[in-house]
Amino acid sequence: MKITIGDVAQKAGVSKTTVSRIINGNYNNNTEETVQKVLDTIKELDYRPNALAKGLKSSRTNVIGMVLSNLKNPFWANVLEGTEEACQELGFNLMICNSGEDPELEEQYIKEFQMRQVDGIVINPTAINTKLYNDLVMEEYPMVFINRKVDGIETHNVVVDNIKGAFMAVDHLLKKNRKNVVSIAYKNKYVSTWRERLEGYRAAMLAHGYSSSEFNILEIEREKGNIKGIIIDFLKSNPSIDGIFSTNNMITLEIVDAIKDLELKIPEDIAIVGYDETIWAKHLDPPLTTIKQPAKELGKVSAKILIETIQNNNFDKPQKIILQPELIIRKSCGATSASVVWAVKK
Amino acid sequence: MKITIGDVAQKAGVSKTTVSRIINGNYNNNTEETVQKVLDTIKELDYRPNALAKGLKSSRTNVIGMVLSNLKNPFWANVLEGTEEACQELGFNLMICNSGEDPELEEQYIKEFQMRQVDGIVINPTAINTKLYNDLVMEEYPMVFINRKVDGIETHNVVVDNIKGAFMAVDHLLKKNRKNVVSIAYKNKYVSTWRERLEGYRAAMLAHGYSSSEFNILEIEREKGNIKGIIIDFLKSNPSIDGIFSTNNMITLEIVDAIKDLELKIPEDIAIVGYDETIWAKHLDPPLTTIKQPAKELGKVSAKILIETIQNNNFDKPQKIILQPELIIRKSCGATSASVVWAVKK
DNA sequence: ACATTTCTAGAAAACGATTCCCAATTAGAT
DNA sequence: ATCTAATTGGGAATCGTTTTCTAGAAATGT
Repeated sequence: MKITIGDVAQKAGVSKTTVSRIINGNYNNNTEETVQKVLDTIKELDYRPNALAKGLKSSRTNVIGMVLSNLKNPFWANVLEGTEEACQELGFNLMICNSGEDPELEEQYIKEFQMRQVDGIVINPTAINTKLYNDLVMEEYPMVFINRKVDGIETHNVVVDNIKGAFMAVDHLLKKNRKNVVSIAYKNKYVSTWRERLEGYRAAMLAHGYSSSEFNILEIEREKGNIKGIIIDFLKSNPSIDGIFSTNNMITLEIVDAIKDLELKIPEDIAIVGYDETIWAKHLDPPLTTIKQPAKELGKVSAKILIETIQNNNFDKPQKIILQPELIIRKSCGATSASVVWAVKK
Repeated sequence: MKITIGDVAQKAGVSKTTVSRIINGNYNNNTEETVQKVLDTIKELDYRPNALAKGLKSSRTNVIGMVLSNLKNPFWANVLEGTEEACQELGFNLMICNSGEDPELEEQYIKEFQMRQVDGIVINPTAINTKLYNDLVMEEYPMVFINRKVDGIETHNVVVDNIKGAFMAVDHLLKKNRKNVVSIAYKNKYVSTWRERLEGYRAAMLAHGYSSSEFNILEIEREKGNIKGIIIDFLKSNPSIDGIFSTNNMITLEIVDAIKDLELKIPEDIAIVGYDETIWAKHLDPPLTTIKQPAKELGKVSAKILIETIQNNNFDKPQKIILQPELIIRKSCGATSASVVWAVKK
């Protein structure tokens, strides 16, 4: 049989009120003696409060929800890890779901979260459901958009500077004397990350004296299965390409394979910079130069901001946090290895 | 202001009872007309039931909890994806947490889940908290152990056949004429997966006529930072090694690097089979032969069994499900590529 | 026409906490 | 010794559902 607060009260010979107060740390209202008695009884009966009842009455659950779009991508696994860690530290629990970029599913999930009285939501938004987002802002539902911006929605937003990340990548390629740099990306006009990475590409090209007519961008539709094939075809018809900025870690692997299939050499024939520092980047052949995003921190910061909003109810100032990417230089752009540098110096 | 079932009842001119019945699909008890009226009112007011209240009263939440130990490992991200998918299909929501192999954290999380009246739990058990596990079995708390077995705990268990997986890996190496095969693993005596993979190694060795004195196993302690260094040292002092069975995908990457640092060639000098088919396995140089575990299915099946238990309350027969691993042959064991095979045939 | 059965739908009591408000006891002041 | 103020703890309402029990209406049988 489940033990309730009533059982504790009875056994300790006090009222439910008293027990409740003591559980919630309201010691100043009771004698030392009462507190001790109640605490002992709780331990004795191994009483555990029913979070549902508590939530129902207090309308706070200490649970946050997270809507992700692609669990499979290690980037998101890292983000999730950060969010989980923050929750743990701050005494919250985490519900997650996977929208798979489907706006309908996203909406359904968000509504489910709300029905469960989740205290707030971290969303990697599909960016399509603007009406839904606006409704949430209107009703002051604590919410953080993670990794993506959505125009016109005034809510907390934690992102990585994608323009800068892309700029660094392309700038690095151009400094390594590459003359024909292409940017390869998934096609998705709704999502700010893609837009910004292309913008960074353009900015870097312009900064190096290229004109916009010289921009070269390959956009791949996710649905089209054979990504490697598309890349091979592209490279065949653009034989002058000597540098690739890949905006997505899954695509990067296909690019590397495509280049090998064409029996070209990295970096001698084509240099590559990939987006996202993955577990495997430094183990590829050659090790991959990447733009590292602080994925775990992204998740952690988002959760912290959300929870702070929940606890302080401050909706006056939506926070816009921009984390900084980092260029990890490896051989895929022609970097010499550490030992060689040393030898040369010597 | 929040809309409750009472508001709907009032507006529709019926009682809360009626509304509740209709929400829960009890149409046969009401006239067509009443049903329609209530349904319309629900839509009109955009009424959304409070899951907390519902859960409190009915003591079913339609939420399951999942305790993972390492979100960062892509294997688990895939498992999680499967679990999430099953939840979605079956109308459940998912709470997750990350024990990080810490038994105390595991216990704390499981208790939190229970306080939240989660309907059941999927656990990747640290395997240390036997008392806790037993308590859960005793109180018939729906539970599934995933990926690991724990001796003496009578509960649902979904695993992959690790003995077989390891056997296939080592058998493959030996058939490729490797004479000195070592198994490299993390040291963890509590966890069935490690034990079984070593058992599979031994079985394969025995099957190929080796005696137990010829077994060669390198166990690495997770805490010791420099894994690559340990492997290099090991390979230096065991120069006859010509085949490696790596029981963990993170270690595999270090092994590959170690071998390259030693300027040895894969597979000519040392052949490798790795555990877990990761995104990057086929993109390594050379592409890696692996044992593929049906990770997503593992997660999915676990959730399904759990939810079925919840819905049917059948604790009589704990299910033991063993999924099958698969050998994915690539060049790291000396497999010729498909095209070469074709050329030779020709 | 009246008795009996079947439908339909409502009143009210849970579920297990929190919390407002009030009563009783004690302490302090005069 | 009496009155007021402060402390301590309890009664009961409440959160938003579900569900049992029951009553009235309608339908059926005689």
